[in-house]
Parts: sequence; C-alpha cells; structure tokens
Amino acid sequence: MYDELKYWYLRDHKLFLTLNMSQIKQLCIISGFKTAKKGEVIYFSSSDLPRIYLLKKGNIKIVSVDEEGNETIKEIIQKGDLFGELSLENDGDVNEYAKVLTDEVSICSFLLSDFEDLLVRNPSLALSYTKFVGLKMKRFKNNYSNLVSKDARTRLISFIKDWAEREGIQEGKKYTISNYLTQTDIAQIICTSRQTATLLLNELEEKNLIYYNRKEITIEDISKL
Amino acid sequence: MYDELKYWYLRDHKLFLTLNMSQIKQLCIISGFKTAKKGEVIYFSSSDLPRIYLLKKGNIKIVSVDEEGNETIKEIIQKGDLFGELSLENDGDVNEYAKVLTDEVSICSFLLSDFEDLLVRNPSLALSYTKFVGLKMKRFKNNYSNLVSKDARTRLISFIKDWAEREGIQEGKKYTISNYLTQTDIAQIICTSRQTATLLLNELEEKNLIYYNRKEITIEDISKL
DNA sequence: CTCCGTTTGTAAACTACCCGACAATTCTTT
DNA sequence: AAAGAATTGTCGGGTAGTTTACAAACGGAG
Repeated sequence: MYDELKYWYLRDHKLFLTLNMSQIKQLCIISGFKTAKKGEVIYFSSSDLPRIYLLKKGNIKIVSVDEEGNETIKEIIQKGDLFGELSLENDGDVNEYAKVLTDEVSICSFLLSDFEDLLVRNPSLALSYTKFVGLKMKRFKNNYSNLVSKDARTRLISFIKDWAEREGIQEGKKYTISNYLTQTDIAQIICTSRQTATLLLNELEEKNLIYYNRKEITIEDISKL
Repeated sequence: MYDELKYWYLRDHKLFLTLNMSQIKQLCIISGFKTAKKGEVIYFSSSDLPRIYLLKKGNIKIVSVDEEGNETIKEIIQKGDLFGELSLENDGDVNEYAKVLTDEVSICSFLLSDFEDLLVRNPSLALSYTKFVGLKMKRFKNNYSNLVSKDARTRLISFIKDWAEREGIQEGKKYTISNYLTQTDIAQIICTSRQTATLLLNELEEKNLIYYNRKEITIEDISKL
C-alpha cells in the first residue's frame, strides 16, 4: 500500500512517462518519502548524500545564501516540480536550502547515484531529462534578462502574472491566487528591497489592478496589468 | 583528409571521450565545418534548422536581444566550447545571435536531430551531456546572483579574474590576457553602462591593479585585485 | 482576550548608476 | 597622409531604489 503510493507519485510526473512499469517500480524501491510542515528546512546543499526531490504537495522556496549572508530566492517549487541536485553534480561552493511555505508538503526523493544508473539504462529518459534541465535553464536566463533591463515595477507585474497563470484560479479575466508568500518573499524573488515591494503592491492596489491580502491575491483584469 | 580534420576536431573535445572511433566517425559524417571572420554573425536562434556548434578556434559572443532591442551579452564562447540549441529544443521566443570577436574562427556543427539520435544510442554520452548542460546552468546561476548582490565594481573585478584564469597567460601572480573585447562588450557582460565600465577600468589602472589597452590586459598581482 | 512575534506601511536621507552630450584618441581605409 | 569610423575618456544632472528607522496592524499561542 505504501509502495503503491510512491509508485503513483512518480508515475504521474511527465518526466517518467517514458518509463515502463517495472522501471518505475525499480525507482520506487529506492525512493524515500516524507512530509514536512511550514517553516521547516527540508534540503541543504552540501549536506548528506546528493539527492533529487520531487514535490508532491504544497510549495517550497529555494533560497541561496552568498558569502555575506545575503539571501535570494532562486526558485519557487510547486507541486510536481523536481529540485535538488538537478545538475547531477553536487557543487561544494553553492550554498542553498529549501524551506516549506505552505502548511504541509509531501516529497519523495531518491539518491543521485541511483538516478544516474536509471538514466544510463534509459537513454530516452536521459534525453527527456536533459530537455527538462534545459528548460529550467531557459527560465533562468529569462529572469536574468528581466533583472537587467526591467525596473522593479515591471518585474513585480510579470512575476504576479506568471504566478497567476501558473497556479491561479481563473474566472474570465479575473484570477485568484492563494497567497503563501510574504511581501519579503516577493521582494526577494523580484530582487528588490522589501520596502519597494510593499510600495509597489500598494500602488497596484490603489489603481485597482490587484487586491492583496495575506491569504490571497486577486487580479481584476489580467490584461490591464 | 578533410574528413580526418573534422574527426580530429570532435575527438579532442572532452564530451566525446566516451565515444569510440566508429561513433565519432558517424557524427563526423553529419557534421558541417566552416570558418568565419571578425564581425560576422554565425548563428541565429529561430532561423534554419536547430543545430549544435563546436567552436574550434577563436572567440565569439552570444548576444540576446529583447523586445525593446536591448542587447545583453549572455556568454563568451571560447575554443572548445559548445553553443547553439544546447537545451535540445529550439525556443521560439528567445532571440539571440552569435558574433565573431577574434580575427578568425573555425566551427563545426551538426543537426540537433542527429545529435539526439546519437545520445539515445549512447547512454553514457547522454549522461555526460546532461551534466554538461547542468554545469552551464550552474555558471548562469552564479552570474545571476552576482548581478543581484554585487555592485558594478565587484562584478567587473570578478569578471576580469575569471577571464584571466580561464585564458590568461600566467607568470607567477601576473596574468596577461589577449584582449578581444571592447569596453562596450565588457560593460554588456557585467551588465552596466559603457561609461561606468570605462570609469572603473581606468580606476583600476590608476591603482596599478591592471594595465589595460585594446590589445591586451595585464594584471600585476591577481591576489591584490 | 491579551500579549508578543511577525508582517506590513511610511518617510526621509543617501547613493550608485544611468543617460545624454561631447571631446579626445586610436584604428582603418583609401 | 588624410579622412572617416570606431573606441575611449570625462562631466553633471537626474532618479530608481537602498538603507535606516519607527509605527501600525495582524495573527497565533496561551
């Protein structure tokens, strides 16, 4: 029964569609499963054996810390996303951790070495996986160029739009997002100070473009944003 | 003879070490080879069939252009590096091109589809390639965080250090780089305005940390930089 | 219901960097 | 050698965004 559960979790991830039943079962045997609560840190680069994680429920943030203790949010991980040592190599120098944002999350994980074995034995999975990593990279590049050429307001707006389209509930032009981020989080994502983020959010609210509170964000008309 | 040349070019790239002779020959048959001169544009995303390129001689820059025509240098490609549709998927929306920086470059290329075939038939190559893409991503993330938390001066210094270590000629603590970049290029790489880059470079020179001219850059003592 | 930690709101001083404008220098071409 | 093009140097004015600092509001724990 418990194994069945894990099986199911992997099965419905798009990356594993190319695998047949027995291959999935094989990966399931080696996979671990756990849940965690809000605020917990569930992953630390440069600790333990390198692993790949699959988030099944909830949301987490990947935070990286530089030498001076500066924290930036690298990524928001959602249900169905992979995270961890995705580049298949544990990098000593990069320091990052994953923190739970929602009330509860469930994740399953497997050792990097086991995953590598599977990739070698399944070339087409390796190919899909490479494309997957490539896609991640592309998304990064995109953020990167936003940071360079756009101002904080534009970055905030495009983040909100993105968020809404990704996991908001749509009713015509109206989107409702269940908000698990603080304004500090949002500021760190769009790379600005908390004060600027607050200012801009209130500004958008004054113009009736969005309605913001701690529980949810409503976008009246996404085309006007 | 000509085929032999191409064979050699692929053979000495670290990524292709796992392939045996016949596999390399196979890739060689499908690979194209050409040279180009300074200023030429040799690659354009969203044109032609998607390809992967291997730079054999010289240097090129990958420039991306956003909607407003803003140009940023994404990457400097050096001898031995791969570029092109590395993520194995041609992205319609991203607009980038490659321009030759040195007097002459020679490159070889192969179709993405052919490369994919090869990957599927060579699982260990697929794995190496995935790690390779992962590494690229990591380097990106690093630049990205520099952009966020460091000021222009720090970014310039870390770029120069990087450059020196990557391709400078070392004599003790002294490094000499053959300079194929204009100050405008450098500015675009570290994401600042040309004026600021000029200012900072002159400042470093006044402090005798570097000696700069159009042909070469000398770092007196890299540990003091 | 009250208390306390977290999150949000607001204001003023300060600054790194951008932008425009123009001059000076160096390389290229003829 | 001279003209033209590209690159580099320099100067203020303007500003988006940071930083510091404090007050207000919210929300969970007891």
